Amino acid sequence: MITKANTLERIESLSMTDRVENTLREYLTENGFKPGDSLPNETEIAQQLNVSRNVVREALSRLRMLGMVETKTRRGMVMSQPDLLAGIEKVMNPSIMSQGNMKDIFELRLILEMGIAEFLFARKTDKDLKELEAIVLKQKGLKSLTKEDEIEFHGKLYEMTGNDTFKRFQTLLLPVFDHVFLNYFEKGIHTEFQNTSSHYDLFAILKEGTADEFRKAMHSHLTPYYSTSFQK
Amino acid sequence: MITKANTLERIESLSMTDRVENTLREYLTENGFKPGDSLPNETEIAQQLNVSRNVVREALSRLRMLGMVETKTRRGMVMSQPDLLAGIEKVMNPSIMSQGNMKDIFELRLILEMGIAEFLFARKTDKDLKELEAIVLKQKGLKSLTKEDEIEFHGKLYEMTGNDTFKRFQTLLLPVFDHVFLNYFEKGIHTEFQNTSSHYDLFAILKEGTADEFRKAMHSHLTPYYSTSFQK
DNA sequence: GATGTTTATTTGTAGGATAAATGTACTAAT
DNA sequence: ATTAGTACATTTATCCTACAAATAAACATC
Repeated sequence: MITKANTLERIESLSMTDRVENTLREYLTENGFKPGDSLPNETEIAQQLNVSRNVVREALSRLRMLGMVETKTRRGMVMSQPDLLAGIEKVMNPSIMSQGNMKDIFELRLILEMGIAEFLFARKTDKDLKELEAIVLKQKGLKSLTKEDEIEFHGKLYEMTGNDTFKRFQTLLLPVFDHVFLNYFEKGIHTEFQNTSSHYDLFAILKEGTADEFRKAMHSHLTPYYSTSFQK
Repeated sequence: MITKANTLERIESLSMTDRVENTLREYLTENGFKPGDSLPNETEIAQQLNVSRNVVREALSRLRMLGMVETKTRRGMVMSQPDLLAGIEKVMNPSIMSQGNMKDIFELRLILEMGIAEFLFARKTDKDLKELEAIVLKQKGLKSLTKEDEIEFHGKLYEMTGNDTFKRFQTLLLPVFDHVFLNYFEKGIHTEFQNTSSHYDLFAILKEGTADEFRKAMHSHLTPYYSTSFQK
């Protein structure tokens, strides 16, 4: 289909550093570099790519940040296992996030905690349940829950999935929830849904109920925070 | 409790670049920089931090990669909206991922697609359903589904959540699934669960059923790929 | 008023110099 | 022969200077 107004294509004007970064990542993956394998030294890379060592170092600096390479003086650089969440960790900051991203993150939590029900039931152990019980019993005696209490309970759930990336992901998302949580406190909204027995109920279901029940309970436990979440 | 073997505390030996990077990120967030605000120029930063301009540039290079700052010649640098997924995008490469990370990612997909049921039912529109119907009807006539077909169907679901970060996340995860999907094909395992009507069933439920039904159907649609997922 | 031209400023790139770290080879002592 | 000590070579880390490229802003020109 021919449109009347042809849009001009953006001209890619990547900096040298960008190009070297891409080249290096391709080079590493396409040549089957594995963690532990050592890379050519900086001057050699610079010469082969016909750029200054500065440019190479700026690109390498990025790869270091992502955990793709590690450098030791004299030993040179070695490939290493990239850290999946290192990059996202640095920008997961509510004070500079857009409203849109914030909303996306909130929805993500809702989706995740709804989605882990099956995992929890498939993987729960007596030890896990005991530890979780200790948490909810302690909280049952309290008048109201702090955000630390929330973190302790939900954190334990993430932990019980046995998925480390998951567990870490939660700690990344926390600052975002704190940020909004504080708003709720300021507005006094929390009082209407702060329910100290809610965590206990979730625990009880996890111990003797079904995944479906758990999901339902989790849904009503979380949705007050996200009252507008389901609207588009 | 005193342990017999005292562990030595890690000594922080961050490079100058690491420290400048952290300092800059703190500076930007704590001083309430918002997208569009302009930063001091490189030489000024270097002078104030008492480091060379090279170090500052290596740190800035990282922030540029994350989308936190943009630079224009002569105009200097301006804060910009960080890209949440830019960092993860570069390391989401199955050929250099650890088995553990791979497993985590697989489980993540399962959790996500189980968790989006509520969103889909809350946000589905007639337009969405029509488009999804076109996809599944097309696929119903096929003998078997390619990975492109899978992507088309599941991608549309992600799209229907109305969560852009989500949708992009899916495109990031795809290479990982491709990687393993190919293994299945090689082993001939796919034949036992390749079901061309499965997508249609999911669509039908989405159109007239309930979120619970949908989740159950999705569960049985996906678990064959992840037969070992629920074991710890 | 729209369009060239100059200028000043800031980033982009290059290249060299020195410091720091450390594996390796060599030497000396026991 | 093993160990301890020393010198050397290599590579990254940092710093410095210089120049190129781009461009916003001011000015000049038509």
